[in-house]
Amino acid sequence: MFQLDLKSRKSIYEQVVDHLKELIISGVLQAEEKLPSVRELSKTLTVNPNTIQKAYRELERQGYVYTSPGLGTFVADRSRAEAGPEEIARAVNLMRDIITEMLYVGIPLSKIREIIDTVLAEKENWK
Amino acid sequence: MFQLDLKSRKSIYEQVVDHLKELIISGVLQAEEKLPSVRELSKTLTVNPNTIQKAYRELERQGYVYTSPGLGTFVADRSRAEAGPEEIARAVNLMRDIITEMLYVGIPLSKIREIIDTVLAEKENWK
DNA sequence: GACAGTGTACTATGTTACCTAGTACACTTA
DNA sequence: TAAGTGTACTAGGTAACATAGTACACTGTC
Repeated sequence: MFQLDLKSRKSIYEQVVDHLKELIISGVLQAEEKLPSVRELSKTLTVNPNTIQKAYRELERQGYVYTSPGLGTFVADRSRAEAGPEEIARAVNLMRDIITEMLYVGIPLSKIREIIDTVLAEKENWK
Repeated sequence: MFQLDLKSRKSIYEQVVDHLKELIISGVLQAEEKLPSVRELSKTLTVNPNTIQKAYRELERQGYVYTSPGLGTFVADRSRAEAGPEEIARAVNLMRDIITEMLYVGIPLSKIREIIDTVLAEKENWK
């Protein structure tokens, strides 16, 4: 499914969260699809079941996944999700911080525009 | 100078790094300006000198600051800095990840454009 | 030269998050 | 009943973090 980097500064459960999030967002894992069970994934990655459970709980907290006791953990359907004001605000702040730092690192405003246009174009062709 | 959040999940030295970085980027701390000494800042924030030193070392590693033994730590002058290919690449990936996540969270592409334009306009008026 | 202030290095100790190991329970489906 | 699921515990080891304290080399000023 994916690989862990034991030398990473990131903790294992964080890596699991990030990897699964990426698989979900990219569409590799589709809505309502079942994730590997806690025990199964723990065997695959050779880590403790508790660590996987922690990752799944975090994914559920973030709304990427829902869980049915006795059944398993499934990808949440966010296709009709709408962002609230808080999420918009968070996005604005995040974008501001990143662009500010890009400028400081020495990327000119024109280049930043170029980067953004490229990424947006990717997204547009996708959908 | 700034406040620490002891209840934060972020470690103290990370908070110090982030706060100082923000002060530098925003221009509150100008190029060649002297930062508080390790001992002084540790007293101000009521934390251990070693913790501040760790933060300063990290800031130096990232190029935000330089240090002269016996003199102190100073804000690096990056006004003529130019980003290299690696920094550009990092920026592209970062921007892609963020926009991808925004879309998934339920922010429509049009809204994302709006957000970006707002931020860019701020930056343009600044310089 | 003496002194104060600077960064730096080191040892030692306590705390916390993380990870592992193991066990157990309630639930769902076959 | 049985197997597979999420979940909840306890217990123990490890590493990062933060603190405390001491010491050294460097720079500037008196």
